[in-house]
Amino acid sequence: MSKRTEIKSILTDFSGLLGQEATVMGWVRAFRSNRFIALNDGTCMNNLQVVVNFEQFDEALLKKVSFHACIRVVGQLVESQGAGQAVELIARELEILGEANPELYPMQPKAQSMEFMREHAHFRMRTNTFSAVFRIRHGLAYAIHKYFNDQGYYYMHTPIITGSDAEGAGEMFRVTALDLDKLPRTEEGKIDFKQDFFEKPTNLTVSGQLQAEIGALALGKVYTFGPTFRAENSNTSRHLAEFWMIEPEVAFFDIFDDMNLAEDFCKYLINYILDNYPDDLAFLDQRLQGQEKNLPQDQRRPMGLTDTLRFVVDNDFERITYTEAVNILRNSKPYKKGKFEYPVEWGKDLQAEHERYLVEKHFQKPVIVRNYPANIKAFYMRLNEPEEGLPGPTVAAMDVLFPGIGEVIGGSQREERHDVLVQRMKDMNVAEEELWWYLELRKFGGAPHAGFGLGFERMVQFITGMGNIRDVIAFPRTPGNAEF
RNA sequence: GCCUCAGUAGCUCAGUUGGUUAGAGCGGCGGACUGUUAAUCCGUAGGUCCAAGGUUCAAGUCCUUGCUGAGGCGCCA
Repeated sequence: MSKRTEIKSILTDFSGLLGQEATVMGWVRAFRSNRFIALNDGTCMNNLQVVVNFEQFDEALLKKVSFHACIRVVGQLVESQGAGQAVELIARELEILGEANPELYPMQPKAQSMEFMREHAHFRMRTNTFSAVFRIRHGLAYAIHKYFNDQGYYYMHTPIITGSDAEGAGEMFRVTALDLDKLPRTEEGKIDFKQDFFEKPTNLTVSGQLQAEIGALALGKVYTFGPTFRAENSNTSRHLAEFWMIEPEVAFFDIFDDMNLAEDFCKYLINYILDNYPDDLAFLDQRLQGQEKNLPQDQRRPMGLTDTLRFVVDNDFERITYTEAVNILRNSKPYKKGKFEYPVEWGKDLQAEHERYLVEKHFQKPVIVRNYPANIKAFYMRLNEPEEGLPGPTVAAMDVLFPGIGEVIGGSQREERHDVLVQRMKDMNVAEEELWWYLELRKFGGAPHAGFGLGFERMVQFITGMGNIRDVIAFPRTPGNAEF
């Protein structure tokens, strides 16, 4: 199996390889004219054309060169006579590494629905669309680490299993080693978690933020990048029960530093993909255009995928306060015509339709909304100084809203004042005794600090233009689905 | 959790006001083809119309329930 040449290296620079012999291995994308094999080995978007003189090969062997069969070819690299490619491989030796009986293999060389692909997640990565998505997903993960490392941040691993259920970000998955058929009971008849593995109830984490704050107040600048779990019964194209989240947390940052970081980070990530994955992006761009041809004009994207990404990195994100957002919405046409389903009222959270209006209609670019009413936000967000003319107190929270997918980042300056935090926890019924350590961070060497959470899959969704979040993670976990 | 829509060949879909033997394209299979780019051309097989009840002389088509999927909403990242 040695001496394999990767197709990417042949296609990117073949000048020194012409006339030489090469061994390639990959999966058949097409076998045309009993003569031309389009071979893809996953290293890049494009295929290598393998030319077969069929008289030289056994007919039974060539029969097995079917869609997505895996083959090994040895031959000579030459300039192509055809128009579609510059270089091609003239086969001298051909070996079937893995057959794919076309009578039984579910994938077909044609457009198949996203739903069908999802049910065949073990094969869908072999398609153009999904291989492009997952190459970009990798690139994005790498860019995240590169960005933070280059800026002096430390990567921190926060626990997956958490003993606190006070993180306040949603329903949690219980983790237990107890025998569910024979649950031990206390005298009062409740489940006796003293007999469980950790001797207390535990769950899968919904956020690493609270622990990341520990890191920020010691190492200064930290970030987490790991899986998170929400047991919400969410059935939408932008929610998963298991997803990956990036959470930077920085000491001495206020809400404005936090927004600057969020904007710079988003732009860096998008630029990285524009610079390093042009072929994959171009394919996804074309794919989207093909899809939108059948849509009525008003449902199409205003720009192609690549143009959208360039537009986002070339323009400043709009920054407004929650109060300004409410005013804009109340003066908007859809509001005056009664088109909004939900009320726009200071103190009520902005709904998806409101965010969409701000991002897609009013500003037509990413928007950062800050200073939300305190009563609709989490306990750890820093209480702002009272403002003249506002109906209630606000917190230093910010959301970054992107076109199409809505909230991609949610963050805040954290409440560093011990007494204020204790009062907020009391008001919002957060158990102080469980978060004793979180409170002690404010008692001993506390500091102003801020951070945010970025939904990894939502960013992949935005950059690849995929409509459903289940198609940017290899094995999506959603209500009623944990196959693969 | 709520609302809406859908489920017909391997895949993507059509199927009229309920009416004889359920169709197409692609894919498969058989054949032709030495410069193809989702190759092309000829031929061919392939159906528990999601499931269970019901209405009717007659149900793919109408009704009820269930299952599965999608879109939207809520929750959020």
